[in-house]
Amino acid sequence: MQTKAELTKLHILETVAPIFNQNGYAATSMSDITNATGLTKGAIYGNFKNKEALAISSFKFTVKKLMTRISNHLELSDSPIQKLFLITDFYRNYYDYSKQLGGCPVLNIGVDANNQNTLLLKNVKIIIEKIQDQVASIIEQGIEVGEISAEINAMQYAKRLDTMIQGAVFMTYTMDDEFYLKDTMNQIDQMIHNELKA
Amino acid sequence: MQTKAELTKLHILETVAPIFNQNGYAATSMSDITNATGLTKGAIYGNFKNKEALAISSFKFTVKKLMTRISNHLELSDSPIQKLFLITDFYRNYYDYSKQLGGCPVLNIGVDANNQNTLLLKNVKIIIEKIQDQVASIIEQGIEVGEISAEINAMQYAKRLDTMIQGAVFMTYTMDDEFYLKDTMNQIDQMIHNELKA
DNA sequence: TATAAAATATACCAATTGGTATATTTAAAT
DNA sequence: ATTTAAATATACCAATTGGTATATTTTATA
Repeated sequence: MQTKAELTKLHILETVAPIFNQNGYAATSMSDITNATGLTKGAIYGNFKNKEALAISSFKFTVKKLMTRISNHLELSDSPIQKLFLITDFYRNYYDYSKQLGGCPVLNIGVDANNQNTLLLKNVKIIIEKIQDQVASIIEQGIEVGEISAEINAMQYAKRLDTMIQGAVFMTYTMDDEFYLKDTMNQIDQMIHNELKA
Repeated sequence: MQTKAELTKLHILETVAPIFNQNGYAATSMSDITNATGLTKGAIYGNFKNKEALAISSFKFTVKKLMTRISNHLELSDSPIQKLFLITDFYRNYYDYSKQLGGCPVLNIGVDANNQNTLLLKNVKIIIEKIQDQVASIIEQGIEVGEISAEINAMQYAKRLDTMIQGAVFMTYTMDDEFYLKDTMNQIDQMIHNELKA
């Protein structure tokens, strides 16, 4: 069973992570945090060294949730090329889902932390690399299995897909219009059909 | 000739715009502003109603500079399809150029203002629409002149290009790696050749 | 050059910032 | 049930926040 402190830590992260994600680091104050959690500074600073450490834990907490959800979704098929279609399938509904998280953590914290918080930015970079490695790995498996053309540079293609997805997420949020996500996913599906398929 | 006040206003915007762009609204304090400009609060508040008004003026100032530069670059050719290639040409060097502006204003302020500053966000939306209208207009002219296939939906395609560009800008900044911008521009050039050309 | 007006500087405000030392409460182990 | 340790609350800190009223300086006009 979890100790009381562990439950408190979880409660803090569950409450605070979306706030940091939505507002950004500087725009989130410690009183925002105590108000939202219903806890006092004693409880917060007892569980986290300082504001920055809490922000980093919050980012990791949100990303873990997100990555788990994607991973589960990708298990719906064993075929590499079908897994790629499952990725676009996932992001077609990403606007509604990520709103619960306070927005896309990679986009929000990536922009927010740039030239502001080195440690936080470092964590974003690591996550982006991890995501791209996973997509590249799927493509490589597709090549091995013969589903995907051997001409394809897996890592380059993974970066391309990631770039397009992040662009679509940014546009959908900024314009408050799901067209961008939907259309970009259609575009990627076409790319998979026309460029990737063996 | 410009009055002293107009010069001061210009000096404030020139100095402050990149700071707001780089740090974001909340992370930029009035003392950051007075320190950077060498002016006092009296001068700042005498020229701008409040912090928000200054942030909005700063955004507009940066965007105007950026848009003028793009427009000038596009005048290097009269051919619509060549103008599209000039757009990718421009963004190939966008990392170095936009750093002088404190980053990409559309990306930075778009993310920063989301769910934070309604007025600022509204201004970002207007600029994005303006950019897309201009690209769509170029494509339409290409169709009229017979350079671009009449099958193309100009507005949809303009949005696609914009989405890809913004994604590449985000990735290049977050990963501090120009590969994303360069590769995306190559990809767009290929699209122009393969999908757009009549 | 004197005067009016515009522009800028100074001094101040209450409220809030992130953080800490200590007091109190709560939970775990004997 | 008592003790001990862990967790949380309270009260406080100096520094900074955005903003304002007023004083001073600078500019333009006559």
